[in-house]
Amino acid sequence: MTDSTASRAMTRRAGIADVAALAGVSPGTVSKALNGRGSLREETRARVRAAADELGFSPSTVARSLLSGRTFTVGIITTDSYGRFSIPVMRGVEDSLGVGEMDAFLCDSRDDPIRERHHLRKLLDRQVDGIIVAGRRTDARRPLSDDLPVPVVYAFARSTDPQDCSVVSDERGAARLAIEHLVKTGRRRIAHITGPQSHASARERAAGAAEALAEFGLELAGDPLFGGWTEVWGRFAAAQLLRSVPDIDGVFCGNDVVARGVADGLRESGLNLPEQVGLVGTDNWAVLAEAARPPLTTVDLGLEEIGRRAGDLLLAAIDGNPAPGTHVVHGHLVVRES
Amino acid sequence: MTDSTASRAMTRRAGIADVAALAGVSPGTVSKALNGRGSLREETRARVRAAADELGFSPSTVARSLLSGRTFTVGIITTDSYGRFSIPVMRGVEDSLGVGEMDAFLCDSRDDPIRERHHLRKLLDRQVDGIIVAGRRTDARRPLSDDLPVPVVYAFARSTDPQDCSVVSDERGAARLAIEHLVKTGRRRIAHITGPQSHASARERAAGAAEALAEFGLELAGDPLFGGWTEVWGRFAAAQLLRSVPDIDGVFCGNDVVARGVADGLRESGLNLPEQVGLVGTDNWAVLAEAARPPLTTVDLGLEEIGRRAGDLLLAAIDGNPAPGTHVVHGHLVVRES
DNA sequence: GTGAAAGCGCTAACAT
DNA sequence: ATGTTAGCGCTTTCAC
Repeated sequence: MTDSTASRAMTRRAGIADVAALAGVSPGTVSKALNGRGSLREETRARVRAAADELGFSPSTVARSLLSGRTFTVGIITTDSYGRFSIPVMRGVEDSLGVGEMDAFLCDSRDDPIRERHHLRKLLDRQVDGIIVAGRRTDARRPLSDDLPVPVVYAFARSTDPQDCSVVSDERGAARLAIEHLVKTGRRRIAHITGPQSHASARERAAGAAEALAEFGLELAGDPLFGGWTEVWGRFAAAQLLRSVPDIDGVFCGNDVVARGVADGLRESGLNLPEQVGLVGTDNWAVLAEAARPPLTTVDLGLEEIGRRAGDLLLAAIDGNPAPGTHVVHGHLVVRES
Repeated sequence: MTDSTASRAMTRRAGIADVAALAGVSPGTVSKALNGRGSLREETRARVRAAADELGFSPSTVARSLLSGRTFTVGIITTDSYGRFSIPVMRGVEDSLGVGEMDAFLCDSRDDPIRERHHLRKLLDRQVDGIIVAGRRTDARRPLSDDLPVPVVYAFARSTDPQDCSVVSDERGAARLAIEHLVKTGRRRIAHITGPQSHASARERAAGAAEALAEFGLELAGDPLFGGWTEVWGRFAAAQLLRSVPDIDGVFCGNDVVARGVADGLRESGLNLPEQVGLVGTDNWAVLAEAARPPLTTVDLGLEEIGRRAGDLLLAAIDGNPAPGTHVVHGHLVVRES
């Protein structure tokens, strides 16, 4: 009650000087008391703390930054507009940074180099302590700039410069997980349907699938079918596949969208899943995978983990312990019913 | 060439003092020259600009903030982890803020009040100029706090306090657009399948649909079917609907996920879409709507526009022109083939 | 037209 | 144990 009238007029943020005045000490003493530095009588500390509490004081991050040269802030540049992939990555980054009491500036470059330079400039003007670049495709991208005053970590889309610090998913390992699952559930005639050959992820997963099959003494049933990352392509490809390789009993798909199309395509051609054909997707896009018929078994690439690792590596680099090079995060299989 | 060796050693950001030294003027003059203030000889301005360019100087935002009390920074608090809804909203916000040269801090409260308070505190310590709260549901939420030193705008999820500035979608209008489309394409027996009754959006859209139908002298075919926001529910509800109201020729769905399930359910019961039954969804979630069979006609709620409006309103409020109250953004119909 | 000086809010070094 | 001072990088008076 007593302060409801007072707080209604809350105009100015309390500064350290206000606390000093209220506690009857000097600003320097307040600083020491609140930061646990110097040597002060416990009674003084308590008095200062009380005064600070009463005024709702907390120190200005801006002033601190000016003094320390650090802002406890990092920039996240996403190349796409926070899509399917950058979002979990960002959540992971935030997770990691939150622990270090850092905040993140969000910048969306929309795949436009001009915009990217603009954001980079703004971030440097703001003296961010570091930068994370989150891509939406696994294809390597050219580095931000070769001479930056702060550390940079590339997440999901690696930098073309192997010296840069990048965190990527284990594409071939993901394919291996899928193939292993199919083989272990008794499939022998396994086909691969995926996205555009121009995408590194499509090429890598196809190569990984072939490798893994070879280790089981098997080979892919027919050539990998490259197309688009769409359900329409998946349905179309499923029909085509049944024409060219009618005796398949397993399909590994380059992503869940395609897998879902394939599931519908196969089912509507009269095949029972998973009895007659086993199906594994990639991405673990939950809404999609759960609604598929049957619910889709798929490889989770560990995007959040990529984000967390990227955040951790950035924090380490900021603290003077850079870990250059490419760091690989392994995914895991999410078994549903397909 | 000459500077490639120099830049390799780029250690310290150039400060205004460096520029001043190089241009042979005082710091004050540099400031004036670069900001177009004061009265200086054009020759001096040019010399300063040249020096600044050469050193790659740009002023420290931190120092400026300390002086001006403004940070040209806003906080975005999303209650969910940047999901389907907050993402387009955020993109809109960024669009709007970018114009004003503001940057955004991203905070994810994960629907946890504790975490929210924590983020709020951090944002205030950083002296953000304003805050946007982006929700993932249209249900009204309690305000952040009643006595904040900076303006707040609620996006998508309005504040329970009508005095607060909120930007929301026109839920009833969205339903009206859907119904109008169905009626205009000749449907007369129109049913409604939607999400949980506990969600304001489900209730509002159902009410809007009834209203709009009434204006055409029609009424809903059967009661609205409330369930979950899932495809499984959509499929189930479609079958149920055909049992209770076999002669329907149109269905409006509370969102695209449900609509997609309904499309599959109806098609698999032997109905042709859109010939026998017209279908309209809500949300315009492109991946989903485009892959539906047939591609789904749906209402776009204008989420990006909500974000932009929220950004604009926040900027205005920061400039001293607050516009309290609830601002409504109207959606539009995206006609595909259903 | 330009320079010198003060100050934004804080902390670290040095006095007392 | 506490107070005083200087200074982080910039802008803004106010002298000159």
